[in-house]
Amino acid sequence: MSSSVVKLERARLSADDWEKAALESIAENGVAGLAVESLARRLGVTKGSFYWHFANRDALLSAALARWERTDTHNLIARIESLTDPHERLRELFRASSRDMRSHRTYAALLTATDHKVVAPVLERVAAERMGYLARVFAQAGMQGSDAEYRARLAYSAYVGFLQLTLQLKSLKLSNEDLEDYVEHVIGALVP
Amino acid sequence: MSSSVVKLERARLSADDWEKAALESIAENGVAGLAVESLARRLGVTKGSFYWHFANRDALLSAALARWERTDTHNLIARIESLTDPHERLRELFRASSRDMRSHRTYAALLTATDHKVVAPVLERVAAERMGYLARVFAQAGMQGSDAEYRARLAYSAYVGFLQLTLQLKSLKLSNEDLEDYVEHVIGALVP
DNA sequence: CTGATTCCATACGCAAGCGTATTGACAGCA
DNA sequence: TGCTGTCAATACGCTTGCGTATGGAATCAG
Repeated sequence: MSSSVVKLERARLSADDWEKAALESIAENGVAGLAVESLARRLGVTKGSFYWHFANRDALLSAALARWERTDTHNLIARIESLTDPHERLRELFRASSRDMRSHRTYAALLTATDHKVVAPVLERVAAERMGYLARVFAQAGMQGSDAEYRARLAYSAYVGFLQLTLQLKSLKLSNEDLEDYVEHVIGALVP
Repeated sequence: MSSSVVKLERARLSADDWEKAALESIAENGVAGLAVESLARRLGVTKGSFYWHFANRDALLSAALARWERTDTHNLIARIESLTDPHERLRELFRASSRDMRSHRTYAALLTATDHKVVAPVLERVAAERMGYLARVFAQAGMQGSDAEYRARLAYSAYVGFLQLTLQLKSLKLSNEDLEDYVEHVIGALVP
């Protein structure tokens, strides 16, 4: 808590600054913990500033989620587009998902707000997109018909569940070596 | 919403009644949505009753979670203890988890509150217990050493993630036939 | 220099929820 | 019949957090 009262000495803020701060806050405190007054303190201003840039709290949330959807998804997929062999692509996908746990924090936080009416559509789009992509790669790797889609759903479910168990319930975390071994096990089980 | 203002015509309530109602409320509105005043309305009484039975909101939450932990876990495991062949036991475990989605609602709701300090320990215990049980069955089915544990974690992650995707994000739901096919696919992928 | 625009501070109002205090109703028992 | 314990209603205070109103300071145009 407390921590980053960085108080950037920029006299004036932009909507962008608020959105970025909102995403950080979500990663730390979840969606429900996103409060305009605490965000304002964190940015070294007061509410008065906020309500100039945004109509209300939901507007900020929407903007922050839009930003997240725009950036985060593309990062993930673009990183492995260089690989040509679909089997290799799948393996790298799994391995990449186990590194950089820091960058998965936001997603894990969003997953604990699936009931929120602003968050849910974003999560649905992102999940559908990613599962669709996975299914295509599985198909390229030789899986037939609906098997590719089922395998994509299974892999993505495993990813989502793993985020929940690992990032949110700290007593279930794996050590670093165990994590690598685990990922290799998953690859063995799910990559054809 | 609204719905069950059943107004049971029992003049007086017990702590048990409050706990059961709390679990229903959690399944419908999540942990954050559990409010004593709305619960009281639902039960046809006022707050005055509640604070006679419980010290505060957290006490109710703890009691409700304890009740859930007591009943729900045992239901699941006891149901398949009759099967002797470990492979068959695994298959039935997966199939049972896909039926009775109604009874998984509460768990899915709790999973969206992993950050709550009262909920987290319960979820950690339950997850550890279930993964431990799974690992033992996988070992009985012939998996060696840490493979059984990794496979248990994978299977349980897939279960948790599936609950999230299916129960919370309604656009990602599967039809009934697809669900059965999906479960068979999972069995093929994860059961040795 | 002056006015308009942009950004922020201050001070409110208001609703939701928790928790407390006090009193009342009803049952069982003596 | 009265006493006592159990459960509930009413009324209140308190905190948190959202949103609004209004005015002030900074910056830019001309």
